[in-house]
Amino acid sequence: MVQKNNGKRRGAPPGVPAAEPEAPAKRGRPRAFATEVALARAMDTFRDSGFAGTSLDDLSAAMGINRPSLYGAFGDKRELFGKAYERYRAEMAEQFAAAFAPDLTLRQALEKAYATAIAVYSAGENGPRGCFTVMTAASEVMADERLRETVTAALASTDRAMLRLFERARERGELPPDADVAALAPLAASVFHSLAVRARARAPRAELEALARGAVALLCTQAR
Amino acid sequence: MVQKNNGKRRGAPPGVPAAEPEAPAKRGRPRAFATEVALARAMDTFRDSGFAGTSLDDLSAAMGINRPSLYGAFGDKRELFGKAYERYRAEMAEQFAAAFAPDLTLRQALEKAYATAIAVYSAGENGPRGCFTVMTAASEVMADERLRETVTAALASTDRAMLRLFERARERGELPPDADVAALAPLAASVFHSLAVRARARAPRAELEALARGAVALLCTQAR
DNA sequence: TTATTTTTGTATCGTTCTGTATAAAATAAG
DNA sequence: CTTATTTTATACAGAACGATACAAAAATAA
Repeated sequence: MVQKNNGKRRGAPPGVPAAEPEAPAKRGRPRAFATEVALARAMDTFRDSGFAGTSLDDLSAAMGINRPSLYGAFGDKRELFGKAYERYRAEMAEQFAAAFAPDLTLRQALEKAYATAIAVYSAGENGPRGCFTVMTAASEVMADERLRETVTAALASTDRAMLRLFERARERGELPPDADVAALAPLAASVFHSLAVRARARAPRAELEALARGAVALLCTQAR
Repeated sequence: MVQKNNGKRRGAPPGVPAAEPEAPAKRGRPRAFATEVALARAMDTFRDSGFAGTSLDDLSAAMGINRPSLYGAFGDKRELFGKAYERYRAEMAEQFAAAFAPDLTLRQALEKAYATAIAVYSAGENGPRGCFTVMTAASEVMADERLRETVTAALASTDRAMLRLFERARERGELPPDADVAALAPLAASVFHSLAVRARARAPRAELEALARGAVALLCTQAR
């Protein structure tokens, strides 16, 4: 059944709040949806079903937006996918920021980063979604060169974040001066990839936590 | 353009050898394709484009089999996907067997296993395919419970193989008796997952090899 | 009010998709 | 040779897909 305008108030799709009030009053008819919320819904849908596995009807239903409006606001399917992925990356940057706080020790930072990853990867209404980069975007890179560059950038960004962590620890004397931080960093990043895969496959949380614990222990072998 | 029977000899699809000669002469018209070869083609196609991204036309073209014959031989799309995945697992078991040879040291075994992984994950006519389990099957587990069990089994199998390696090393005295093999094993397995993702994203081979080298070094820290 | 601009909702177009019906072709058995 | 059996090739049915045309609706500007 299709949404009906049976009242005086325009029917907003269930659960989708109306357009952001802070928007400066523009000329024409106002949007009936909040762009950010709708994009988050698209992100979840793509993460669940992948690019090819998600139809525009799925997106339209999940976002509570009719297809023509969807095209007007986000472009075609590929463009929407790209925007959803960018939004995911931005969201992750926020989520992980706490793990990179300068007052944390190497061990604390790694613990927090892995705990965040487990929480993010395990979330999902229909089951754990894993990581957009690892599960969804990386699968699509063979068909989309632009996307591949974004994925490469995302992987490099994680490697770099880990590298900074280890370099900082070495500068602080948490690690010996000869610690091979260039080797440790991508290994630390690898744990994220594995956590994503295992979480998606519904590995028990205890297993994920054990992996994280073991990784921290091993990566901090040289730490004082 | 469609395959034409313009000669007396039945036209086998280009590059696909005729049915296996060792097949016992059965009653009706013989198959024009080798089941194993066709399945390998299906596997490659699914690995390139994923389940939803691969159409039956794609499969039919890649396998050199008309759709009705395809259904007759392999069932519907899901069934074919499952068989292709099982074939991948069997192929991997063969490929990795050498790394688990009993005469290898822990370090040698890990080096060989990671080298094998890099070779497998980097192969592909249209670009590196990564790992079926990590890239393709794990993405699909949300829509297919049966597949999820297979993926879980595949991940557990890798963890177990790594565990056996570390246990063997400890028994042989390569590792100290108090080495935490239960923590080391899933970490060693994690490196495969990361190699798959990075290879798929076309990370330079040197980067993959550096990751493998670093992993071996770290995992063998306690090895004599 | 009236005109202008933008979004919404419906309906649809052409394509592609999965799966199958059907008849010709190819082989073994009788 | 005839019959039974299995596969192949063509063609097609019904549904789902991505994308868009069009008019009503809802807001601002004049």
